Amino acid sequence: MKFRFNWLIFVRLNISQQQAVEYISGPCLVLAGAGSGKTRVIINKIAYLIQVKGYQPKHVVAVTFTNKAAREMKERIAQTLGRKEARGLKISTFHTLGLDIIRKEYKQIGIKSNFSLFDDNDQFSLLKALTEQWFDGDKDLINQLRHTISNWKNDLVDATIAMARAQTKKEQLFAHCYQLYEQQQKACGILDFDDLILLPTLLLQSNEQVREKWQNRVRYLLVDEYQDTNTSQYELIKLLVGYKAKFTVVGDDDQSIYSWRGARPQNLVLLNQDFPSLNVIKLEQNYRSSGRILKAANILIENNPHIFTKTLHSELGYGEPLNVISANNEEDEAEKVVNDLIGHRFATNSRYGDYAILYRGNHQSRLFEKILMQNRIPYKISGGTSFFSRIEIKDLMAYLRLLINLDDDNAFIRVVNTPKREIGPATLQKLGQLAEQKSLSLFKAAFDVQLTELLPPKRFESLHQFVNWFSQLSDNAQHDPMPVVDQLLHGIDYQSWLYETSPSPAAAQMRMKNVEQLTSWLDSMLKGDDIDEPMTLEQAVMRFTLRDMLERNESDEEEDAVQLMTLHASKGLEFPYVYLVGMAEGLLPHQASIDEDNIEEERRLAYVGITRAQQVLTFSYSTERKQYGDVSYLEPSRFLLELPQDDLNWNSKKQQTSEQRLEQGKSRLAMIKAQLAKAKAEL
DNA sequence: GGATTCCCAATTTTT
DNA sequence: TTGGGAATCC
Repeated sequence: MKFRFNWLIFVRLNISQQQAVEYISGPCLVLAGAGSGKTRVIINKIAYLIQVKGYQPKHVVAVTFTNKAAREMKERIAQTLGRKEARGLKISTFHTLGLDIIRKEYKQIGIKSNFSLFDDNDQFSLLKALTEQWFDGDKDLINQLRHTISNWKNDLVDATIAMARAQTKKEQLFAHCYQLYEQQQKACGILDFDDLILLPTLLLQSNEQVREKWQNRVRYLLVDEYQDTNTSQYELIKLLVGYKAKFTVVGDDDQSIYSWRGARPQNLVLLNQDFPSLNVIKLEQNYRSSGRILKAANILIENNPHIFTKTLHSELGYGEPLNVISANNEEDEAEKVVNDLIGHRFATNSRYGDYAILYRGNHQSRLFEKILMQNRIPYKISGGTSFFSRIEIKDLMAYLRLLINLDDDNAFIRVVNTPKREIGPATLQKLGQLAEQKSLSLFKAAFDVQLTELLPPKRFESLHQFVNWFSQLSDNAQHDPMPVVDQLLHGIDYQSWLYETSPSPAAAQMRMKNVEQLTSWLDSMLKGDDIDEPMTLEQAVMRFTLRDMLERNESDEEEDAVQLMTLHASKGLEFPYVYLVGMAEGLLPHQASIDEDNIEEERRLAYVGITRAQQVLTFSYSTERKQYGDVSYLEPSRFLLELPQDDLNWNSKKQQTSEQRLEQGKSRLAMIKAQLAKAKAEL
């Protein structure tokens, strides 16, 4: 029986993949080149640990960076092992793992159980309020401060240490703000994303008993995208695995493109130093791209210094040359690319969904969208305003957060006068004064006897009506939350409020639909499903903040549409036909990176883009660029010049033979006819 | 619902 | 300088 299963899992693994799966006696680093089947290795290793080596699922933990990756992995392992066998297995993001530890150990950490989780926007508005007197709402400064605090937290530096280390006036002020922020966090029971890693790390560092408990729980740890870990995440990994060091990390230093967010690819070196017995296994066979594409990628990335060298090879055939489309201006570039796409699609009878257009910055999508729209080509753009930045979702989230934690002042402020309850700035200011004076949260201060002296009877009455009603709701939410959420929405008559405040009835309807989406997610998360256990309201709301919910809209995944996205967003994906646009000095590499002499990460970005392509890769650039109103001239990207020129087909248009041109003309004619027919049909 | 005006960004944003 | 989004007005 065991033998049979063994055979089943390994049938599709190559030798290095198999080595990576079977090596479980000590620390293991899998250097997984692009498209080398790293997810397959992780899935198979988990199956191997459980099925062959007798690990209990609850003792195996796998961490990823994104919810999407975690979800996919859960799904695939459930398919491999069966839902029942996979039960108890912990596959989550770093942040969700941290959140789980905090929820179980909140007493040891010294925080209350019903803390609120702040996302970036909440953090921003809190910092804005705290720094009003110095920064006067200056967005730039507040964001600088936010990044500084985030970096401090990621480097395990608390406010006291930051203060002690501060040299310049500005550093001192920032450290002081950090102190204020910490105080506010404690007073209101607020955690931010960085705390989800920081707090467990500090706890495990300082508390031996808890550390042993978790080391006993996590008997085998797998980490995906290891090159993206920051200092505190690496520290957490070390604390969880302990001296036994039973772990596998999978990563690729050539695909490290998040150093600007605190990722430390140097953690690969540290791993080598911290675990001398580290077993390094390289996955160098690529199952994705043609030989030419891979050769180009290898040659490009060789210009970067390397800790571990690896060379990808492919058995998929040499493939077509790489094309370079040059254009006079950006509009011309978009047109040429879209024309090329249309022609290629007709020639090869491909789906729109087989094409991706990748670019450095979001703003570059605009022209491509315009041209695609003009040609009536369906496209899908990833990114854009997220669901959670919509007002109605923010409102509802604030209500839900306040329901869990009445001391969440940010949520209170958002909610207290939405919809209008005659509780204006003057009332809030008085309430705020009292709260500060007595070190109470706003909600608690609303019950303070002194408030009657401060507020005119009418205002006091409106405020009291609200807090009384809401604390009743909050009590009821402890037992059976879902009816309370319905009561809440009806109680505030949110639907009417939406119709009053929306620019149009259609917009109000849209907003109401979003609200329903959120409540239906909430409902299903409270109930649980065949993969996830039922959650409490607290858990569910925090998962929302972590953007981790059960996706129920599979419908739009099936759409046949050209994919537009940034190079960053493309990591981990693959497409038969890829256009890498804006290949010009100043765009890729970006000017800021040129100025900061940080070309290597830009090169990795180009490398990520190139290795997304399976069959055909086309670059494009324009020599002219409009910026801040005037025109500047651009050189083709240095990365194009670094590529093997023999495999590059510059300006494919000009080198076309007349026959090819005739062919293309014919297909374009056919296309126009088809479009005409389609337009007629639509009419 | 549509028109107008004002303000902001112009590099990437896993949680 | 430009263009888009939000806010504001009719």
